[in-house]
Amino acid sequence: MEDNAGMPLRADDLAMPELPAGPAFSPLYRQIKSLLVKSLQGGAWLPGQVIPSEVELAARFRVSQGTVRKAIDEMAAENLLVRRQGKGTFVATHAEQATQYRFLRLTPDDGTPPELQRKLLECRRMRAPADVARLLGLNPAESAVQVRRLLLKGDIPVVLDDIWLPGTAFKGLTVERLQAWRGPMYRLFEAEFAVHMIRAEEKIRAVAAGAEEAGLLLLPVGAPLLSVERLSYTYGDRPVELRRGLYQTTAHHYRNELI
Amino acid sequence: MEDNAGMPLRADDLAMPELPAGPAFSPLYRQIKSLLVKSLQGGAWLPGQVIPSEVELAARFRVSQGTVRKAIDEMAAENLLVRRQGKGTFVATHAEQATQYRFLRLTPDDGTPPELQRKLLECRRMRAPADVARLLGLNPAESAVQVRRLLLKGDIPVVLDDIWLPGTAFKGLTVERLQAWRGPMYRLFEAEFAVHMIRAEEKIRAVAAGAEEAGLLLLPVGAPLLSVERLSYTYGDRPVELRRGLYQTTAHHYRNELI
DNA sequence: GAGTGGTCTAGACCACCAC
DNA sequence: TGGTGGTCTAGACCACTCA
Repeated sequence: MEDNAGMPLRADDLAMPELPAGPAFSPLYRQIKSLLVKSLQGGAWLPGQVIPSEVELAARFRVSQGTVRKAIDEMAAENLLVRRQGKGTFVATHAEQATQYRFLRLTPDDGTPPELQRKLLECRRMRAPADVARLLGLNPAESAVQVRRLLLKGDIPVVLDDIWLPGTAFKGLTVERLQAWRGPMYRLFEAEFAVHMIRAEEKIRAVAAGAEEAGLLLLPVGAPLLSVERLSYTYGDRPVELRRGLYQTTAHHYRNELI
Repeated sequence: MEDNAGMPLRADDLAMPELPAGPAFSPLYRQIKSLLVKSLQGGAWLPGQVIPSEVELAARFRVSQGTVRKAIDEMAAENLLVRRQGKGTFVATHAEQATQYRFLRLTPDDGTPPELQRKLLECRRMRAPADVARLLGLNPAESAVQVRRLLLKGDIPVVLDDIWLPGTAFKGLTVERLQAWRGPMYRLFEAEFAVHMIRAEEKIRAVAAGAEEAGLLLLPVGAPLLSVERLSYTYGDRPVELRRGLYQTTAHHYRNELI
């Protein structure tokens, strides 16, 4: 095959018109990556499923296996795909996370594994408050689902979460559905609402417990709490969940790795 | 050249004795990576300097350029090296961080760039306290340097840091040297003590300000503060700094990206 | 044994930089 | 103009999985 480094995908098939200025050059493997991401976004392959093999994709896109490989490499590095030698490449899922909670960075101070119980407090639909609407990119007056829940270690409440979701995308979400669900909440979102969280941004503060929070977390008013505001994104950098958590950090801590 | 995939480096030169059980197979590019890391660790190339080109390294190790490339790719992903097209590959440094503080995740709530002033409060040598010694892997009774400082935004104290360093590695560190230094502290460590921080682990909690901290941060006793314990590592996963910070988070927050 | 991802090579050309 | 990293190809063989 001729060397077509730097040419747009299938440049030898497509007519190449005048470049309008700022050709936005991108290497073949990135173009392929972006096609693959679009396929994921469109639901061509669902979380947990195998995608076609590297050789097949190479044939389909008419490039060498190495080029497909580099596209998949990047997607694996971003946790969009998971490679398994001898078996294939799979769409990442929140189902089999060994950690159970991929995005929850709260860890017991002793080494013991987390093991938290969930206690659903509330689940209701309402007009999205202004700040929530802004962060989720909703129209004002658009509906939202609010979920409030506790995470407990034994009998001790450790986390109080307020979760906000766009009402349109999460039409069938009810208290019953949430109560009945066993497994990570993000797995429920994947399975029932075709929403797959791929990354999140968190803003962390120290705050003093207010009356309501203190009551729910069984703490004195004014006790220091970790406030964690998480905005989660799905394919295409679209924010789809706002989560405001209050973490009790006397026997737990938020761990982070700086690289 | 023959295909030597999966064989230890220079297997065609070295006699290959009986494998003792658990041959600990590692691909060529990883062996090369580990040799390169050893070179960095040994100070063969200093932070900011160019390392030899890919072709030269390939010739030196008698492998193909692609194999060297893959080793360097991984090291670049870990922020050990920085590639610059057309110029070469450079040893990463804390000197030119656009962000000034590569490991400081505290950000103003409005978008404004951080711009913090430093105020050195203390710098003394002493026997390392037991917990510090344990975390830094020091012998009991070994000496340590303690640095205490404030970071201020204008006149408002925002961060109170207590920094612990192994006394042996930081022999010449004095108040005067710290006072005189302009630029990131980690750059000083690189330049004067040949200690390059490559990664860090943080444990974050919410705490109530004690009397001393409250005084230094100009806050009421009991005010909620973010407690950030950072353990920083140099080449070979050797911990070389313990930093206990208290962050004031009324106008700032700790930002984090989950992937 | 067939199929998958993983490693390695050799060689081509492109994009960028400095002299 | 020559050197550096960046992209792409083609083809070989290895390691792993499963029928």
